[in-house]
Amino acid sequence: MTLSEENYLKSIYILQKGRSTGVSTTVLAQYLETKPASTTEMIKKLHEKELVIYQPYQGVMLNENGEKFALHVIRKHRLWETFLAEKLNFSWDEIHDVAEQLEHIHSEKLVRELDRFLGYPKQDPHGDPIPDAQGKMLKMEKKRISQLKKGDQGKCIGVNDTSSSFLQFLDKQAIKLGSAIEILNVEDFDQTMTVKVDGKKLLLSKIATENIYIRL
Amino acid sequence: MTLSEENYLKSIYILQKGRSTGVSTTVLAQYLETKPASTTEMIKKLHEKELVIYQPYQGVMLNENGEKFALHVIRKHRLWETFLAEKLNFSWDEIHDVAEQLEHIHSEKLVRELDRFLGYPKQDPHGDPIPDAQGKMLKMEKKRISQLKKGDQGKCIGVNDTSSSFLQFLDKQAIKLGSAIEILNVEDFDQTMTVKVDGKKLLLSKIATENIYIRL
DNA sequence: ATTTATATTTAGGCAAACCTAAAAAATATA
DNA sequence: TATATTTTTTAGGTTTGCCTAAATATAAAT
Repeated sequence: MTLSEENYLKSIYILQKGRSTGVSTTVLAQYLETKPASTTEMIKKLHEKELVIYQPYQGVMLNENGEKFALHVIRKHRLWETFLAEKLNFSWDEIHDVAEQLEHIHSEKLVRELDRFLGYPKQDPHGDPIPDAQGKMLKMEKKRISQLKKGDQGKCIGVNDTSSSFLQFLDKQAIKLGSAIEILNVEDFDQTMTVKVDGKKLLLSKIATENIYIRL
Repeated sequence: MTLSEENYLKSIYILQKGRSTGVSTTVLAQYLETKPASTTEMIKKLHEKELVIYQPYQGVMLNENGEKFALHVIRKHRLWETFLAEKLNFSWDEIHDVAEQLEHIHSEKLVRELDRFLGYPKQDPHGDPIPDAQGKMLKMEKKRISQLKKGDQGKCIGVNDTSSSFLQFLDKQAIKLGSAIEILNVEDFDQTMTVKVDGKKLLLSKIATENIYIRL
């Protein structure tokens, strides 16, 4: 399994999550920052290796086998993220690029021992669940801040957008995993919310509140 | 800097160590398990990038710039080796393959933080010195067991051969970093040595004694 | 000093993963 | 339904790093 193949499988998994329909060539190409023509090529290769379900013009889906590989890559990615955040003082926005490289290291022992070393964590620093060696993971009861109403309270358990600009914004606002959240007010006009985060009052735009996950 | 370029620079550094002459194409090719033709190609590329000194048929040497990069890769390799051995329970022979992959991860922050996390180690689990961020490292007073004579005593501080068969052999004999070594006898005929290792009497062949480093 | 052997380089190809441009299929619109 | 637009695929190229086979340079042996 090459680095590129792993990236395609992982991306298909992420883009497909929740949807019943296949992932389109163009969407996949955009996500991977390549061109549709390159994507078609790789999809055909993955199809020949029996890792995806594919019919020309119909998009692509992982089959059972492909999902197994995708989940393994995601497991490694999230374990490394945890390592970087907990042991190496990486901030939310610095984690991603490095984990993107580390997820492609091949060694079963490494993954097993890293998991043990970290104390078998169930979720990564973004609040996403970490698949176990069998690919099983918790699904979490989570809501976006934007779904809450005045007076609701909860804990920050993750983010949706993982772009570095958003993660830097969160760092700047001192919003982090575990932060206590309380909704003080929702502006009718533009859904801007006034929120208490670890005791500090903040104003969050709609786009921000849609990208932060909370457990009540 | 590509993964291949990094591997060539590192290998030239290691093969050149101690020698004043350049490293020959064939030797480099063997070390990297490629063909001489491929090696010539890469040497030319590194020469164009001004990382090595090269004239056709005269072998290759690192210039100052190339050495800087080589030492950086070696620094990363040895820090990761230390991490694998100390934190993840890797045995001597399991370390190498994984460190070989990890050394190519690109992130200055990662290296810096890993170094701190490990407590700024000065040598790796094989007893080799770890270059600092400036490429400086301790050089150690070390001798091969084969250079010692009856009655000499010392501590095991490293190995020369890092092939997995040799490292497995050492694990089996319970010879490890820090083991107390005492020479009990040297056989005139074939230089086979009787050695006390941490109190246990062992027989070591010439080829074994040549590949274990000792500090008196 | 030739010849022979070995080491190195050159020439021409191959696979992976990308690209652009053009063709074909699917979808949307008039 | 016919046409226009968008999406997807195909065709043909590029780069990196590898290969084999052949040519050339260097070193060793007679």
